[in-house]
Amino acid sequence: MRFSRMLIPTMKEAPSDAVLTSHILLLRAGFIQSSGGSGLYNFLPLGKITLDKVRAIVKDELDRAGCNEVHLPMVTPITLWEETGRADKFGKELLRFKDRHDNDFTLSPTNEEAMVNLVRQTVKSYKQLPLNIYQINWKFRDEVRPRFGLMRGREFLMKDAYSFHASVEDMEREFELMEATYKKIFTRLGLAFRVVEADSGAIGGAGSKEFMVLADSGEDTIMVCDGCDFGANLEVIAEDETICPKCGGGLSQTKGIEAGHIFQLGTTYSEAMKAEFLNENQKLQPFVMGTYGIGVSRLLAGIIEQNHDEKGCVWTKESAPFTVNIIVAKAKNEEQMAVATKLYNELEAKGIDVLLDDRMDKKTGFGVKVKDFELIGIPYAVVIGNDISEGKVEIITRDGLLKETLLLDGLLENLLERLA
RNA sequence: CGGAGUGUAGCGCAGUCUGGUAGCGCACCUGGUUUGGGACCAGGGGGUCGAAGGUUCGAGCCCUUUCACUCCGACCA
Repeated sequence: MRFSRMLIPTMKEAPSDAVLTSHILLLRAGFIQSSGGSGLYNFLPLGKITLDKVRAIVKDELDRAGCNEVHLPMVTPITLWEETGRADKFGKELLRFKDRHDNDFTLSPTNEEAMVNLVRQTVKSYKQLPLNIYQINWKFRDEVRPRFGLMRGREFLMKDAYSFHASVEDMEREFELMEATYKKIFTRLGLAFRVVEADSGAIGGAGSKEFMVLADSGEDTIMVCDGCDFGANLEVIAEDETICPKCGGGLSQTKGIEAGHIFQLGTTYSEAMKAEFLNENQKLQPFVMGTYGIGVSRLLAGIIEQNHDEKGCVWTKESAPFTVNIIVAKAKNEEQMAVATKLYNELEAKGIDVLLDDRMDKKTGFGVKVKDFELIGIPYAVVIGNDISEGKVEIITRDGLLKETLLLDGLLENLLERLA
């Protein structure tokens, strides 16, 4: 993409009401903007690209694990929620409204009921099990107090998966598979995280684990072991506990952002909604379920909370909206522009996502382009400037802002090697 | 929902105490000079001062009501 053709409204100053680093940087770098209501945000081109990248990684790993992507309406009839009693339990977080026939509906904050409904009218035999179906779409929760930008918005992109099994053992197997799958997803995103034992909360069910992105600004306090990978939510382990129950190592407190949560659900919902199948013994039996969520839009905030410096965002390799930012120092210089365009085309041909900063309006000098690069946080910049006459370009690695001068000769190969 | 605060141009703010026809910086538009770290000069466009009502000859400013947003707390698949 050419910078000059994209809507990227970077700002020197952020709105004064943004306090969290990720919120400030995502606004300043032009990824998102307020849409006017509390907890509601417009995703601008850079934000949309980044969101799609994270979403694609989530989808890729789930599909590899055998999950099926579906799409359910974001509007569900309240009657579905009344079947499980959650119409009352959820209370005001459910945004309710009526259609023209005066029937009650809600914007879905989660979809256990809708998924169980889908399965109960489709799956009749144990031979169709196990089954894991998921969707990645927008959820709405009328939060008591939306805050911190994408961290706790009212409308947010969430992946919600639901698995259906003939036995508790098989559900537990799937639970472990999802834990492993989540670890792959978070690792690919380049995040430092902990899997912690957690309370099951309003969803209900037996066991649950939270995936916490480690960040000082996290809203959750967790206990982690210095010696192994054990971690636990404060609700689950006593705060004054100092010895790791798993390895005997020392426990310490830290902060985390809840970005994923997996539950062993059991038959709570299937029983309430009479979702049953015929088992091997020709007996009707409620589905044994698991449910698994990932806050996709929240992950964007989490990635920035964990990866930024005083200059701006530092996107990780797989989350970055672009991999390379070609800065044409003086875009009116024909030689510079020609070299930049050639490199741009070559990288694109190799499947690399490149942003060509070709802006040539007189207000957008070299300094502005570098500042924007630093603010936006694309992993690498290739600066094509005066040194081009000597056959040299500069490469800046965003993480650490390391600058290197390279020969134009062999540049493409050099870059491809770094990006591999 | 309790406590605190803020609403004036796209963003950041001043002006409110002490009422007199709205201002600064950034951004934006035009022209020129610049050109490797958010450059400079000149000119220009943009605001029913969150909304409603009241006091007054006159309200951004005073009074009443209301709405929105933010922060702390409680809450949170």
